[in-house]
Amino acid sequence: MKNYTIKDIAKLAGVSKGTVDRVLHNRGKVSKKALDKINVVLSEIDYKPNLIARTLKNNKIYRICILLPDPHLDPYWLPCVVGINEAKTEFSSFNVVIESYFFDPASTSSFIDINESLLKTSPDAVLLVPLFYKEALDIIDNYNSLGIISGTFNNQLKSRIVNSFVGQDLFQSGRVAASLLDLLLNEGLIAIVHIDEEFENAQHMQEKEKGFRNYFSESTIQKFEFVTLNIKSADAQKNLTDFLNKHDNLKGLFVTTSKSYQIAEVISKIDDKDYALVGYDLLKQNINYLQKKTIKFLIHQNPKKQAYMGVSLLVEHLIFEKKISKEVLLPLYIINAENVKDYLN
Amino acid sequence: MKNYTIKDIAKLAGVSKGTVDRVLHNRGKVSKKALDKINVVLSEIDYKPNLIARTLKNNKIYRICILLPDPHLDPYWLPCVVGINEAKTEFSSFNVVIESYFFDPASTSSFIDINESLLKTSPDAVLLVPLFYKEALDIIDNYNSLGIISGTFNNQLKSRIVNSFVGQDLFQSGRVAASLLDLLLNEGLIAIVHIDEEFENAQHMQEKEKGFRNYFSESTIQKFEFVTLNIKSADAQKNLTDFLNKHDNLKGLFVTTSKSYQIAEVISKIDDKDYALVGYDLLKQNINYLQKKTIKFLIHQNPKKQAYMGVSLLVEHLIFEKKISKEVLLPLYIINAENVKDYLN
DNA sequence: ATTAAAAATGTGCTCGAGCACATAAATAAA
DNA sequence: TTTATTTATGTGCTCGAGCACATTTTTAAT
Repeated sequence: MKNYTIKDIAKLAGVSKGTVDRVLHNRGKVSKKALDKINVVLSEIDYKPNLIARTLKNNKIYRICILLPDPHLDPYWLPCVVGINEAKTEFSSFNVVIESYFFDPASTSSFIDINESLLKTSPDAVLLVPLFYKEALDIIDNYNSLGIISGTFNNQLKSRIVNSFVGQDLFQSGRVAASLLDLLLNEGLIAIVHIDEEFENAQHMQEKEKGFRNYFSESTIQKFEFVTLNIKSADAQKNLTDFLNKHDNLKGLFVTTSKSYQIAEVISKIDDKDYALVGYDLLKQNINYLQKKTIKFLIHQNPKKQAYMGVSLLVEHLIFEKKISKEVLLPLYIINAENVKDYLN
Repeated sequence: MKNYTIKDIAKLAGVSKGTVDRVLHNRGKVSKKALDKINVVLSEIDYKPNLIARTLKNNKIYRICILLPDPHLDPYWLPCVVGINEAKTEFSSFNVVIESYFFDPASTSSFIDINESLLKTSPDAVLLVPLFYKEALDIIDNYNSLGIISGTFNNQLKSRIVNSFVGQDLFQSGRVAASLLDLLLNEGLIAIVHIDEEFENAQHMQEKEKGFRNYFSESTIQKFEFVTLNIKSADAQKNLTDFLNKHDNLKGLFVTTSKSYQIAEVISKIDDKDYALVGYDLLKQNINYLQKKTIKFLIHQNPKKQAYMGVSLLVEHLIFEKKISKEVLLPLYIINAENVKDYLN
């Protein structure tokens, strides 16, 4: 019933626990006779070191650093901080220290610089939001060569060098958005709107667009036309107004970022036309327009849970040698005015 | 940096660790003077008992019993056994013993009886598949009053008395199936097929049907008609053949259980007509027909991961007092001939 | 055979919580 | 005041792994 201990093995083999320990960690200084006796016992029983005892003895303080966009610059990341704080509280009982490092989501150099200063503190593990594809791969590659455990969340880099990812299937989320607009509309023009500070490196927007277009490409009847629109937050108002005036047959909009409220702001002022607007994330402003029915659907990416799970995986690996899941995908939550209250905690 | 220990508190308060221990567990025999000194220290610092040390001292062997349908009677449950075995191996290092109890998925009395014999072994926690709604609630109620921790997986009972559930959103999975058939078909009759030994208590089939119908109810144009078909495995062949002959305008079938291969078997023999068949679960027979394109899509319920996660939650609660998640929903995996290989391990 | 060096083996402490038991201090009874 | 009794406080062991150091045994050299 109970697991065998080193002491049990020592007694069975007729040696001391010190000798058993030397065999288990094969660090020599053991006679052939003793080695054989112990190996016989080890082959007969199933010895599993007690990880609780091992961890207690190690008594190491693990430091996990988290590299994520500054929630002051983009409120999408605020729930992540909540999730991180929950993890911080929970895992402090295991002598795990968690430190957050914020970078500017509009600046690749900030991403690189903040990572540099993070690295100087020589953490045991790093959890990061790999917002910038190429740079993130370099950074992770560097972690790997330094022997620092790393994990990612929110943005999926499809590369073998990534050890762990927690997030959603962005492609599939694009398909979900597409199916929703398909429900809402019969025909016409649909705009795929990428609205953010930076978009050259933001691969996730492209992934969502791919899924979105993929959904419709499967349909035999071509009821819809599509157009992609790239705008920066700063001049969203003007750009969008121009666009709306130019395209009279526009029926729906799919916003690939959390900034759909900026679109909602503009179209809510147009009284004679109702657009089907689908976007991402439960920001306060988004929820506001969701309840006013300006935004029809939001896909919830659960950033809080993503961050929490990302930390959990690293902690369990550091402390209990648990194998890290390569990929943990959270459900694609479809939110409308009806069920939004279930997701606000 | 490092967490405070009982010894630290004792030194700070100028007492012995025994006294601190008595205060922390308030089991008396402490003078007001000592109590005050210790309370001052406790209010100034943030003491968090080291859970590793506590667990090591307890040195308890936890027994978790799992009550699930016999995989010999329904192969859907085979992957669960794999997941359970993985959990068994991993958590044996924590002195956790896991025992499986199998019941006949076609017999409520077997469910009740096997649970009785399980209860006689007085486990610390139970993970169960609540296949039969009313009976499962009684059983869980009983666990609660006996102080036995319990969790459920695969079948969601929407009741406050359930502490923990790991599975999928069945309603949503019905919607996913609907969206797939919507893609595949333009109009006509769609059959919702419940095929299993027993269906009176199998609430999950109804939940899937609800989601399925809900999807189409949102559509303004009524392109499809629907009919529900209940058949038992035993006479599936005959029943279905009769049904197909009777309904000439049938275009699609949605099978709410893992038995879609039984439908595929029949319709694959009909050469002059191609039905859109969507079902559940990656059984060998299902995959076979999926690759032959008789089954167009399968929704993967990941029973292996469900079982593993269900056990994980209980273990972490027993060992580290971790709060159990009320609800963990795994993604709705959409599988077709293209991506099925990714899910076979 | 005696001593020196090398190799093998065993002992005992650590980690932090928790509890049994021993000791010390305070109070009550003589 | 002395002794008995209650109450408070401190000490030391446990859990299992892991490692430093002490001790014993074996082998080599004189």
